[in-house]
Amino acid sequence: MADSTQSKPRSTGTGRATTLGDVAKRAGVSLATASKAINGRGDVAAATRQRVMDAAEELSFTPNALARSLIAGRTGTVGLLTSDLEGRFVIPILMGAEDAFGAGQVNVFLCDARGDAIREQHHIRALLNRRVDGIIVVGRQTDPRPSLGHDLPVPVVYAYAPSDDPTDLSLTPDNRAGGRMATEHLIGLGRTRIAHISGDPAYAAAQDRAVGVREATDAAGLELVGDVMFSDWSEHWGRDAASLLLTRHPDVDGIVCGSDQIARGVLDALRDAGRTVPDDVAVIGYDNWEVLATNSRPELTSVDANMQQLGRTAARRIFDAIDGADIGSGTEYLPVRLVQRGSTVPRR
Amino acid sequence: MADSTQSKPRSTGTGRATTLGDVAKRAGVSLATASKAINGRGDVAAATRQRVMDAAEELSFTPNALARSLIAGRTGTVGLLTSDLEGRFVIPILMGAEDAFGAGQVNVFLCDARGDAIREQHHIRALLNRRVDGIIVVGRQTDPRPSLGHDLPVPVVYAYAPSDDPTDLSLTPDNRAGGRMATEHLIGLGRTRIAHISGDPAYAAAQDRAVGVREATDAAGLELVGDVMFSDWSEHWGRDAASLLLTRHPDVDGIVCGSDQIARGVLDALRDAGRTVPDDVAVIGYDNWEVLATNSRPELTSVDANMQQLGRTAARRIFDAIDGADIGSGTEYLPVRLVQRGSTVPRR
DNA sequence: GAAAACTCCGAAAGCCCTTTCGGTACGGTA
DNA sequence: TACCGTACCGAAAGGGCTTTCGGAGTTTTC
Repeated sequence: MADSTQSKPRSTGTGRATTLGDVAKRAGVSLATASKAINGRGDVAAATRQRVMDAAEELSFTPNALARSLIAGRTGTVGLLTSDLEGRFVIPILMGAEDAFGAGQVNVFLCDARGDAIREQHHIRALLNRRVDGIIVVGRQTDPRPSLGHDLPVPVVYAYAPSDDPTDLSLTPDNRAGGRMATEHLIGLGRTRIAHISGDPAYAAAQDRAVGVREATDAAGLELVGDVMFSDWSEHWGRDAASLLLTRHPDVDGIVCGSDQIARGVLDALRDAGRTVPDDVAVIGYDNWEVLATNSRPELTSVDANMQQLGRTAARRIFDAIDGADIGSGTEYLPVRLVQRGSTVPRR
Repeated sequence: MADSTQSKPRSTGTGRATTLGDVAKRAGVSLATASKAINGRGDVAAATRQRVMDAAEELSFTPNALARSLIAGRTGTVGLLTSDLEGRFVIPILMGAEDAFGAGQVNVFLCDARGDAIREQHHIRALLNRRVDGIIVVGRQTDPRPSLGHDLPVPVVYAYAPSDDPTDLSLTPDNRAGGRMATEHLIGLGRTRIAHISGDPAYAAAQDRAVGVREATDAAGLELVGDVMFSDWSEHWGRDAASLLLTRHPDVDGIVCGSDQIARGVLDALRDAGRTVPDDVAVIGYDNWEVLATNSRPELTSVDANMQQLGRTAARRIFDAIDGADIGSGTEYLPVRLVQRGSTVPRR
């Protein structure tokens, strides 16, 4: 309330922000002392420090992070470069990155390249201009994507979609373990006639999950019912595949699906065919996409890729790298977890 | 490749970034000239400019946006503060904001407050410290949310969820027009026995859409079939409501749903009851949530809230406000659009 | 009582850039 | 030849902050 010499228009509160200088003057100390007091550094008498803090409070001083970063050489920001239009993967990763250090410590520039290489280049430039401390690249599938190269001045981590350059660091969910885990879950429930319906076989995710499924059946001495059924990731395919499966192998009692969408289709087809889930046939999805998994009847057990954890790890790696640690290279497979719901229960 | 006097560890390419000074030296001009050359300002001979540009290129110089912003007093960044965990609304809004000015002109800090007021405060502080030019607040429903207040030094726009303070500027989709549009669409297809199944009646969105639906039926001289059915936004409710509806009013030939999730449930129930869509009963959803709308059988006609447009408008408003324009106040209702798919076709 | 050891504070340099304003060199005009 | 206008360039200030280093004042030590 003590601003008498206002000059700029204050339509949207755009009266020059209070600077550290204002605070120092009001507290009757020098700029240097004010800085030290506020940052708890250097030798400042307790009384003086308090005086500065009070002054800052009264003027509602907010330190200019730009000036600070300019000196420090780091900004406490990371760029999140994505093409995941749905935001299904990128939002949890963002939350993880925000959480990696306390709230408000790290801020994230989210850029959506929309699958366009030109736009991606634009965004990278902009991020570097803004001196982000690192970049996390998020793909929309777990297939390798082109590397950004090594001539960037900041550490880069590839999340979800690994880089096609093995000397980059990539963090990706362990699809193989996910397939295995899902299948073991069904086996643990006493199912023995297990089939696997998945999506587009051109996707690494589809192949990796299928490998996991086979590993589990092999380990249990079981034979997979029919071949793995690949086509695409849609509910439509889930329905068609399930119908086909029931015709050929009516004795199936467990279905591992490559995605929640497929699982939704499978549930539909099973109900149309008069089969009950989970008693007659147990069904398990993949991705744990809440809106799909919790709205089906019954609700869908699914494998969750722990994206938030992945984001946290990615952010940690970036700041470790800045602090001089070697960022590492190659693809790291992060653990997934199973979320049990109504579509799988022990055999009675 | 011409960096011989490196000192810092270069593990992650963290060799001191080249500054404008480096470029100037290499081009044999002063700092001032280099700056003017690169920014195309002031009087610089064409040859000199070229020399500077070449030097910048060779050193792969990236201007430090921090220093630039420090001088300019604006950063070209906006904060997007959300609690939309799904990212369903916030991602399109982000894309719109990015697009408002060319690619890479404006960057967006996305912060997820997760519905937590404390975290929200943290994020606001952090955004202000980073000197964002403005803040866009995105709610996850169209009910009014608490205002951030007017003591912020930057313009604020509320998107999707309006502010509860009428002196703030809020941009929200026109739910009433959406309800009307959906209903008019069905009427235009020759349907006359139209019902409306919606979600939680405590939501402004549910009430507003219902008003629109009634407006349309009234205007056409039709009576809505039964009362508007409110409960919650789930598929489960969609199924239950549709069953009930078919029992009470078997002659229904068009259903306007309050959300795509509800519509999915309705489609399910209709199929279970042996009714065909769209011939027998036409169904229309709301939100145009792709994964739901395009995977149903038949695919779902739905009302799209034009989030991207909303984001673009919000960003424009913020920068207009910075340029001295009055940001305005009150709630603006933005137009929605209808996306037609297989669940609605003209009566044969 | 003088020297030594602290404690606390401030002047000034510097982070990287933009912008103002004055200066130099050149060609043209009287 | 003296003068002026033009084209181009550079020195320096400044934006908000942190950090170093020395200085002033106070207390302890011998």
